[in-house]
Amino acid sequence: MGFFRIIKESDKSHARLGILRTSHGIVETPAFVPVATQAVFKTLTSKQARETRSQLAIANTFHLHLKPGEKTIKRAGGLGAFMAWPKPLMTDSGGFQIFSLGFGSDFGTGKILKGKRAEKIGIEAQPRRVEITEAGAWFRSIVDGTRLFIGPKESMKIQSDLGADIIFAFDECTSPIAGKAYTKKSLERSHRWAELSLAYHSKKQKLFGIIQGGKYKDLRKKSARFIGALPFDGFGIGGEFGDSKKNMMGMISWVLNELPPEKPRHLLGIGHPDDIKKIIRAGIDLFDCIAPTHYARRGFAFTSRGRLDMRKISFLADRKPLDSRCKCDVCRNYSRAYITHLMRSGEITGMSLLTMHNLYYFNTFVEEIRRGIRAGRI
RNA sequence: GGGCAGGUGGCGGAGUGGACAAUCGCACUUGGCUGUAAACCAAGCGGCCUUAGGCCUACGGGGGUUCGAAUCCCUCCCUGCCCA
Repeated sequence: MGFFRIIKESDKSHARLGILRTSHGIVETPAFVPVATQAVFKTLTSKQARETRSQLAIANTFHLHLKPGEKTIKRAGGLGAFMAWPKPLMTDSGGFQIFSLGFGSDFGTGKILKGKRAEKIGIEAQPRRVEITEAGAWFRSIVDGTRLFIGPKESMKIQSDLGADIIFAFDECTSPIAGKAYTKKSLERSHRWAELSLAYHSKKQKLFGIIQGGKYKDLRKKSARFIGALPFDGFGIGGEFGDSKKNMMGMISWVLNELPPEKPRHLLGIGHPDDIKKIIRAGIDLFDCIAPTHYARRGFAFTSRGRLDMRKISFLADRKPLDSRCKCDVCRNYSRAYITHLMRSGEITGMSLLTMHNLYYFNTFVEEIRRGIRAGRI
């Protein structure tokens, strides 16, 4: 039995139905991957997280290296034992933090711009608080300010100690305001890091290489060909997606057309409800996104009728469940009024209930899409 | 009845003659968030005018001093503590 098996390819789209096998169980793809950066589904117990129909989760190398340190987790029996999560796990490599703590923080941007920006990152630019070198990146610890270095070698060692089933190559996620010269230089460096990640890889875990290249078609295709030709177990599609969601699907297609079809493809950090069906139809097998957990703590519920801001005072009079079509424990037992009361009172249980519902909503939304692919509708 | 302290925007609480429509915090309203430095961040928050800006009403009530008062004086009302 191989690591990844494609069960069905849609004839209506590029969507695929697959099964990912790990020593901690299988994952039915396409699958949503909840984010558990600090080895926790924020505000939930692992038992509650399992009840959200989550199949796996992705934790973060950078943050767990800082706190509590990979040795602590290794001594605890690995990430899964440490966090009492018996299902499959992934770890991100720490490469995203080059961006999020670097140019992302400097210019206040995410991976997708809301509109045009005047600033442009030139070929020699360096972020204020991260120093990027050929060997890796020097960070300033967000915990105590000390300098620390993570490169492909360090990332592979840390991820080996953390012990997730699937790990990612060390890369630099580029900014949506990076110029082409910068993006090309960074891409070539990330390619060298990809080769080094393979070289330092212990082989006990599945390793995914990451495609970069930003918004530039030639760079994206070049990256997909280069990374796609290396002996990775799967691929992550990373980086920025320009200044409009309209262009994102095109960028994803450039890459997917170049990748070996038999290996799993993970779209890194993308997956608002509006995106999910489109990216699956494009041929994405796995994707992670902070939206359900992060927005839950801000008071938002994702529902079949859109995103609701549960902090709005009008919901105090609303005795309906968050989503009348949802079968989750939260929707079966609690009213919008109660959840709004909890959020407006600063009670953490409000966040927990919204996190549980949102994860259940995302997971069942994707389950429904899998059924659609199986039935030939998608 | 006497003594002391105090009454400022929805709340708490600064300010004690001009830089005050009034520091700051909370609450509230709106906006942002896509491999999580994120239970966070930003803006607004007396009324009116479309903005720069301007006008009006305001620091318990009333009266006064002053070019000018939330700030000084008089008086009344109210609150808290202490003494009878």
